Amino acid sequence: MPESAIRPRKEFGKTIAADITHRLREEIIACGLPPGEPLRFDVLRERFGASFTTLREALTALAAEGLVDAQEQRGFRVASVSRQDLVEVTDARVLIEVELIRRSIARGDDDWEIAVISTLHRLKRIEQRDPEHPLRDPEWKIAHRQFHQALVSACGSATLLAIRAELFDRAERYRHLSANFRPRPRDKAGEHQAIMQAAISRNADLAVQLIETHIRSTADNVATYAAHLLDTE
Amino acid sequence: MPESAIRPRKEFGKTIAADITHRLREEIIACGLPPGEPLRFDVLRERFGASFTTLREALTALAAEGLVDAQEQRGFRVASVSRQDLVEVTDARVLIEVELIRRSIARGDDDWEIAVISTLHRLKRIEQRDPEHPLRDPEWKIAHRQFHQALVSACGSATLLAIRAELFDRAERYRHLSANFRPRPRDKAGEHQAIMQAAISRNADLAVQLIETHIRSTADNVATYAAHLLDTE
DNA sequence: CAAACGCGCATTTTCGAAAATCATACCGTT
DNA sequence: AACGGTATGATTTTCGAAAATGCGCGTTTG
Repeated sequence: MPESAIRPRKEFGKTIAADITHRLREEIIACGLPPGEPLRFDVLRERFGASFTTLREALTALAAEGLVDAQEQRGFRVASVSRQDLVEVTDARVLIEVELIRRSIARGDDDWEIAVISTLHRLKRIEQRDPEHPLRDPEWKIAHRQFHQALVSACGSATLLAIRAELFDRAERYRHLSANFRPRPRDKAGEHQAIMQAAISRNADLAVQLIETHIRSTADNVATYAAHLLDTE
Repeated sequence: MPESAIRPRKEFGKTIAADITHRLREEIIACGLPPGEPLRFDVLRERFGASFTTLREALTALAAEGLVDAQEQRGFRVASVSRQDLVEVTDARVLIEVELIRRSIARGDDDWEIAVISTLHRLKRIEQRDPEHPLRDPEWKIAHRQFHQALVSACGSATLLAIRAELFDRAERYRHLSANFRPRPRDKAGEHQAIMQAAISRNADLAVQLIETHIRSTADNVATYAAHLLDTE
């Protein structure tokens, strides 16, 4: 197997451009590239080992997702953050996620229930293993994302799922923004458990109410602990 | 003025890539490039007069908007159409547009009212001038888009407006798809007038109901008259 | 005869150099 | 000293050639 020996440069997707898009997205969400940071081609070229054009393609895709700002003839920069944007993302998430939860509860079959239960189980196991600073654990982030994805996966609309995924990414960036200043993570395990139970027992109204609270309280937390980062823009 | 003499290649935006993106988008929406059509670089290169890389950037952006399908290592093609996709786009539009109309009615000021009234006025004048086949008239298309844009423009969320714009484009492509087979356009002028009046008089429930009917009946029309194009995919 | 392999062509994808554009500092004039 | 214009350097944007990849066809093999 020569691939593993030669150390392939592409780890996600088949094309280098798709791989770079993925890696850049992760870095921006994790605030490794902070909001407002200029994305100069020289720097990116060195860091990601790709050419101008390939990087340009990746940045264009991320600009369409709202994670990068494209200023024509003056390059790209990481999308800036603001209280207004946080409110918009939060409201849009509530609007869409509430609808998708209702549809999934109405349409979900056995496989859906299994997916919800098993992704929550994995999330809880990871939380037990290392209960502090979950956002710094890549495995927790993936498991957390997959649980919320599973909840809405039976909605039947790929279109709305794609929109939801974009908004989830933008919200996760705000969570990372405040993670370094938040004294202790609040008890999300209980919230996730309650959401799962409401969904599985097909109690749509309760599930919707719990999800909305979950999203809004997380956003409130960000607004509180990242206040100094949101007002100076 | 040398620019007008030399005939500038960029007509929209400052960069060639943004210009090509805009022109490609228009052609795809108008079905000048039919659904499923492979987008080979040789052909596009000749038609748009740009290089591989610039075209690639434009196609990547349109793929993020859902108007182009990117198949890694196997090129791009115009996004295919289907009954399922039409239903998804329609449902998503209703969900979002209804919310934005409510917010605009709640928040709209004098400028908003003026924008709604004046864009409708222009739309009606264009319809009087040439009452048949409105979709073939570029001016009607622009005026129609601007009226619907004005209705929701006071919602206060750039995030949701961007999502709405993407869905509007995807829906407009379906309208073009059926335009050639629809015997006669139904009376949209009356619907637009009623929506305007409900919005201006701040009757949110009525406006929401009219908008939903407007969107769904248009989609039903497409599903009927473009049925042969939707089932053979 | 069917299936699998390898070769060659068509097409996409990537690259770095060259052109275009923007930002800044410098200079001369008022 | 303030202002306008211009040269210069830094950066982005565009280009076409070169490399990589997929696809179809013909050949071989079981």
